[in-house]
Amino acid sequence: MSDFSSLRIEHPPSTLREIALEKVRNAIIAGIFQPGQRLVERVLCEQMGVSRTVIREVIRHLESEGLIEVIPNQGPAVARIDWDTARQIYEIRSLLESEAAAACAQSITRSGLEELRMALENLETGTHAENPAAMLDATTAFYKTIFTVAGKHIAWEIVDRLNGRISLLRVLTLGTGERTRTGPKRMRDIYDAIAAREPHEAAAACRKHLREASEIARLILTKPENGPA
Amino acid sequence: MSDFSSLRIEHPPSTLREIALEKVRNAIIAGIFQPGQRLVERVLCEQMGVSRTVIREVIRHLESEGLIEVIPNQGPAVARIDWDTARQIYEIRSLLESEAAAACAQSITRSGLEELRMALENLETGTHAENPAAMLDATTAFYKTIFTVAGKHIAWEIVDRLNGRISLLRVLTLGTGERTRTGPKRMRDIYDAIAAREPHEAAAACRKHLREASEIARLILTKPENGPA
DNA sequence: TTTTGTAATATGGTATACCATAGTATGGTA
DNA sequence: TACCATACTATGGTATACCATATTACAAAA
Repeated sequence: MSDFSSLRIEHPPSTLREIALEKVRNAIIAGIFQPGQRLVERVLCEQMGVSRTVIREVIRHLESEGLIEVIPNQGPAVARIDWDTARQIYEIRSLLESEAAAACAQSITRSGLEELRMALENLETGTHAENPAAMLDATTAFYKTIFTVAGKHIAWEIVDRLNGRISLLRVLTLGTGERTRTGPKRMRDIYDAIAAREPHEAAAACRKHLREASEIARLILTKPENGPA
Repeated sequence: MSDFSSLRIEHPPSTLREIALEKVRNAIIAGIFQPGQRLVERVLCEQMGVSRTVIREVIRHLESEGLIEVIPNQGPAVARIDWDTARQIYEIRSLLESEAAAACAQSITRSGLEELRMALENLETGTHAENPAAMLDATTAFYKTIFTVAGKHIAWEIVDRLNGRISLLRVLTLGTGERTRTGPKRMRDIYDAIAAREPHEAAAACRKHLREASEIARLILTKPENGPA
């Protein structure tokens, strides 16, 4: 059998619904729509130039993702996040990411390692350029590569979704000076452990990274009663 | 401040959408709609007596949950599950459930233990009565209690959702004689370890339970090329 | 001035209508 | 008989219209 994989036609978001889904999700993750903010359907329709049918389906999807919460008798709003929730999310990520990093360290190939290195470089470039969007993309690509190499796409779906909810914190971190500076450093540690094919080291580096991130979130969420944001 | 919590009005599924969501989800989990089966919107509308608007929003929600997959240029269908996916799901559940059981064993109270014992009894009653629905409910209640006591509601949401996808296997297990008989036995092991406040034992019992369940799934999914169901 | 009742408005819930297209059937021609 | 073109049909994508209700604004009465 010949290899037709190169003929595969990508499936870019083609329907209005898929386009709108991406836009609204990105707007929430980027903090353009802030946690707690009401998302009035007709307003979104006008902003995006689509019908309520489309917007409502998008809302249902994001509700199921946990980025939107629907308040009974009131309607949809951007989800809020409190410390208890954030703590649990970091804990779950720590379990899944450390496991994936360990598996990745055992099975990574030369080309996978190259992919990982590129993501890391993009991250470091973005960090120097103070480009938050590029940093986010590079971080996502880095972890996605780890999970893909480890053959754990289900776990990646979960982590990716959890990351969306964690991003609801970002708008708060901008207000404070608490930005994490150590992130890229820790990710290089993870990379080095994987490159050295040291599963135990890789897992430990993941856990350390997330423990630090979690600590920063705790400071933000418990101090000035940012609580339910 | 007085305690008005007893005045709280429960929020039963009130909108047609919420009712339809429950019904369709249950129908998929119960195997009434089989994996791979097309879910034609207008047919569902007629069956449930609601409009397409409602059905489409339900489909979006269940799509995001992974119970429905939408085939481009064709439409929605009940999701199929293959061994690779099932394997990953069992692996993730093993991580999360063992962690929760350990935490539960450390912090459980007398009333929590009582709740757990009742779920276990319901499970054993349902097993003797050959009542699959009751067994499923009791199993869900058992694990939900464990996660709740451990203070891990986010992890519970994830496990609950993964269980929905695993239930896509059930329709296959009915065909074979491979039903698990050891399930209730293993859950009693978990209960005993928690009651004895032995975190390590509880986690080990969880892992053993899931390793067995995973093995049964492997036999079903890899043998007669039930593959993508 | 405060309170209460009523009218107006904002907003989500639901149904329906219309459109585009992929798949299918049908018929005609080589 | 085989193949191709055309018409038809099934089905998802999108927009719009209407309804019910919660909230708000306002006015009148105590």
